[in-house]
Amino acid sequence: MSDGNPGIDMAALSALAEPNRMQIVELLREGPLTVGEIAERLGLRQPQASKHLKVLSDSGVVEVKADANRRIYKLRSEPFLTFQSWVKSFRHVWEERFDNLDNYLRELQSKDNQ
Amino acid sequence: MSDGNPGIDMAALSALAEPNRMQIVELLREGPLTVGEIAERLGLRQPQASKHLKVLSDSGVVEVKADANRRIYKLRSEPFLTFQSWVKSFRHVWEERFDNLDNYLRELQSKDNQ
DNA sequence: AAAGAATATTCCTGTAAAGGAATATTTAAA
DNA sequence: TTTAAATATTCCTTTACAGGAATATTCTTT
Repeated sequence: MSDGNPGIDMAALSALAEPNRMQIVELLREGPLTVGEIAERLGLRQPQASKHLKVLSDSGVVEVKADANRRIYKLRSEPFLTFQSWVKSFRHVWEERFDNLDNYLRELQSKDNQ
Repeated sequence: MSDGNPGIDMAALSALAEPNRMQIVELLREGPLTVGEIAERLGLRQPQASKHLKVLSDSGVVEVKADANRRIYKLRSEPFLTFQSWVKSFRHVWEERFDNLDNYLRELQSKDNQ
């Protein structure tokens, strides 16, 4: 991670970087939904909804639960937690802690979490 | 935002959803860099580096400062702060607060910030 | 068993975007 | 004022991917 390897799930990020899929994610905040419900509420055709959900599923953003005829999709927490810790790690950048050694050492003292 | 409008900067998100640009962002954590330095350290050709930096710049992820012959790029904080508040707002989802009315009302009481 | 619902998949097409190479532009240096 | 360095831009080609339409698949219902 101190190499060029980003501490973030690029698959999940790419999946979210598409308006319809972002809308699906926003919709799923309310709770799990079936494909049909998602398609209807977002004005998508069923095949497109399925395709987008597949991308979200493959990248771990959502998970599926089979219920007979239907597939119930819901958000997974893991990618969001990962994203959160990645974003949080930028706090160091804004706080320009490396201006002098004093600040740097002081920062090492304070805890990083939250 | 309670409509389908995501509380996140999609332009910035899309910009980051490209490996080279993500690497540029990771690199700029260390501090501002010129185009040439970025290109060299990431093994990119100069034109590609410029193009990626333009995308990052247009989407507000980075900002430029002209220094004579060179352009010094550095990260902007705003999009990351936006990301952070967006991703934080998912905490509600994982904590399944809407299971029953009691929890729901209790949640309304507690403060949302942080 | 047949018909219908819900979902996934396939094939096709159009388009956005990334890389390569060349060149334009701006500023410094000689 | 010519040359070189740093960066941006343009043009071209290729590729990834999203949408449309049709169809396959799976399960329920009758």
